[in-house]
Amino acid sequence: MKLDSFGDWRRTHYSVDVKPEMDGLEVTLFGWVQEIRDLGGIRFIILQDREGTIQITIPRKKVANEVLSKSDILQKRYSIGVKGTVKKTEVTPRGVEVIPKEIKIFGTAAPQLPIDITGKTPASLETRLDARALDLCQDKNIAVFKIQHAAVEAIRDFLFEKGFVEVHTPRIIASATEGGAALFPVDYFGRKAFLAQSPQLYKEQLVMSLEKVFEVGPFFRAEESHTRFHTSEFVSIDIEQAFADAEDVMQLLERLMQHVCKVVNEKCGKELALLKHKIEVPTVPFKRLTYDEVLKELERESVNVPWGEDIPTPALRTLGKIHPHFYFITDWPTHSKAFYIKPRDDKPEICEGFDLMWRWLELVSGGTRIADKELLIKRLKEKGLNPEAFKFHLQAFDFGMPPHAGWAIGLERLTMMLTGKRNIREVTLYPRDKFRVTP
RNA sequence: GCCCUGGUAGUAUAGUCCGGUCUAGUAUAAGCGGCUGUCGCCCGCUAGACCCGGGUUCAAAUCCCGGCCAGGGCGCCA
Repeated sequence: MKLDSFGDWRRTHYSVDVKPEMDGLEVTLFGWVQEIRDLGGIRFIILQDREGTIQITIPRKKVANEVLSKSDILQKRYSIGVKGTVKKTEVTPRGVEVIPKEIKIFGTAAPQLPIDITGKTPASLETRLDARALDLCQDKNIAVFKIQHAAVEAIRDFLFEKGFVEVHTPRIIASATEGGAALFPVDYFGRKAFLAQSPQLYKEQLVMSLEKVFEVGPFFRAEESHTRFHTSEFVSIDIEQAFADAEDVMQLLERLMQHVCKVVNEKCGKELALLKHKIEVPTVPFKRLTYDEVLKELERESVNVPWGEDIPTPALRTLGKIHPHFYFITDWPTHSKAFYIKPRDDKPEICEGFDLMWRWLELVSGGTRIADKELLIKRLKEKGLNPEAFKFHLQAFDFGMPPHAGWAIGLERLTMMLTGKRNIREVTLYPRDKFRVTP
């Protein structure tokens, strides 16, 4: 089919901005055919764009021949432009429709689409992810990513306002800097390099110069993890702050979470309604539970976790039932946390690391960092890591490392919380896991 | 990596336990035709499927074995 040229047509309104008060006005709309209801003498085209839908009404005997013949060949998902007149009416839910004067077809679509975009016939997550570009056109999915966008915008605004500088650290790193978690190897001009699993070491170094930094970016973990809250590529929102400790960044974090919930509620009422999800704006301060208190609470529920162990997922689920909102877990055993988390001065077996939980899900992890080079080397060794492999990081500690603290939010997990989605793949545009690298 | 459950038209499902009128049902999507106020439009017609490989049996969508894949759970995971 010969497609129409875009030419000098420019959008005057999004679908949702066409209002009954505009009766008689000419508008130019762009979007996609979502549905066609042809009653014979009259035809209804539902035009969808990013913001919503509007009905294009074509009374067979009252429109120009060119409009009629154009509308004859329209199919679902065709990308079109419509120039037409707004008509106030009682017979559509929105109270308006547009009578076209001219229709342009910019892009066609296959007659048999892999998923039903109106949502009448549901598709499995696998089918949807296989046709993700189309799946993302569904209004509910657009809503998910608008909410995610609103959250990121709110986080950036909040951190800018608090004087944080947005930075960009390397994604390609030379060595397995943090031990533990598996890294993806990269062939770097014949040398072995890795995809970064965290900006941790770089953001710590940056507090020496920029003092308060944050970064929003993707990180990579080659874990076997096959759960509904792990992917191998995820977006982390990291901060690091000089002259601060865990309590300072926890206070920053709880206010940030409150702010995000408030902003998303205000800006995304329509999207939340579409997803049938409600966000409760939390009050600060959030509940703070020590690791020991958590163990005691679990014991009362007949869940036994030996002291020193990380808390396994089933135990966290139990805990989430007792605390169905935000809460911190603090005072973790030092050896259960990363080498750079500062042990308490008075009680070195306990550290100044914390997790921010939402129900059973770990949303954020953070803590006071070690600023003392000798102590850091000691902790590296205790973790079975070779200080020699960290020499480029350790040298920073010869250049005046201030006391500092920070945290990292898992953006997709935050989005799960904000949208009520139960699988992290739903809130990731193009999820990557052990079994999926396409599309 | 382990456990449980599953894999049937484009999509979503029924059928599988207890093998045989299953010539595989239904909904929706698609194609064709009809319809002037639909909004999950409606009506008629058409076409469309048993994950792959092996085995048992007179006979396999159905039972057995292996593989691949998916969902959930576990483990792993600063």
